[in-house]
Amino acid sequence: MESTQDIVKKISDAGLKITPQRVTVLQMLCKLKNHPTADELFAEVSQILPGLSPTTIYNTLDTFVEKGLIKRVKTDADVMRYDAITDHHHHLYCAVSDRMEDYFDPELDRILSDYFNKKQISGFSVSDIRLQLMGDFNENNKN
Amino acid sequence: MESTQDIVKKISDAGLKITPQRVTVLQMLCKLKNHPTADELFAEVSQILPGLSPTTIYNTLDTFVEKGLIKRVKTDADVMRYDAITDHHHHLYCAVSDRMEDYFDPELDRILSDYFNKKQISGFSVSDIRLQLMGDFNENNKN
DNA sequence: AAGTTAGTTTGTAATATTTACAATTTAGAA
DNA sequence: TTCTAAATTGTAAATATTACAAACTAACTT
Ligand SMILES: [Mn+2]
Ligand SMILES: [Mn+2]
Ligand SMILES: [Zn+2]
Ligand SMILES: [Zn+2]
Repeated sequence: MESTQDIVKKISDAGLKITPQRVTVLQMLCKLKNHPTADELFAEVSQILPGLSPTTIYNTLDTFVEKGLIKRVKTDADVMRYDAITDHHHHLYCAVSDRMEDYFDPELDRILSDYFNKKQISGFSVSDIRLQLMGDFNENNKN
Repeated sequence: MESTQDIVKKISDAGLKITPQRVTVLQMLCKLKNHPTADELFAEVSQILPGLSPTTIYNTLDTFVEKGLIKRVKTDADVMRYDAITDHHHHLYCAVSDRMEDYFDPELDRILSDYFNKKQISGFSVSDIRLQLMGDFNENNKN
């Protein structure tokens, strides 16, 4: 889906130098849909680039977040996770399995932005509305 | 607002022993509206109970979460925060100041639960809808 | 009221995650 | 090809949290 060309262009457009580490990290983050942690990314990218330093993972992710190429996401658990999808979206999250999936819903977004256009919150101006839908992935109902 | 009697009853009803540490932690968490971290709680509660161990803060908070007396909340920053309000509510959050405030809105909740009653998400059953309203507290507009 | 004990707290050490920093390497401009 | 700012690496430090065993205590029993 996301070609190496696109990846390279994204990094380049952000004014960053193209390095194997950066390309591979971003590529891996695009491929993994599970909102991985720095540690998970380190494990995956290490297989492609042996000798990779954990520091590079943290540096790279921070830089990408700073440049808006990726986003941080958090769950109820303790570790930071990362998301290659920067377009506005929400998350389905199961606290038991700590599994998190993307949820896109333009109709819902319309309803919410209409609502908050009418209803002003005193002392606070809303710039982004993020939903976390808590629940269960029906991993049983697999007949 | 929240009397010591109430605090004690809450802890007791959860099947836990009443200790000065637990009473003071829960009392402090009720008083502080800023969704404090374990560290902030340790600092505050230490003033009342000198000799308090950080471990006790972590133990106590974990126990309270387990028993449903308090909730964990997360921001985009790295540290876990805690919330004495267990009733359903949402959060206003400013990423710049890392400030987080409670937001109650039954009308919105109605709209959302109506929406998700109609619109089923395949493979996922929603049990709780949490909004994080990103934005700015208008800390300038103080004339 | 004293005795008993399971539950709680404490202190220390370990783990996990993340950051700081200086030396080395490298991408990409000149 | 040369040069340099930027990036990566390795190590050590900081931060946040957890594990664990000894000491203590709330509250039940007598
Ligand atoms: Mn941390
Ligand atoms: Mn941690
Ligand atoms: Zn996502
Ligand atoms: Zn809250």
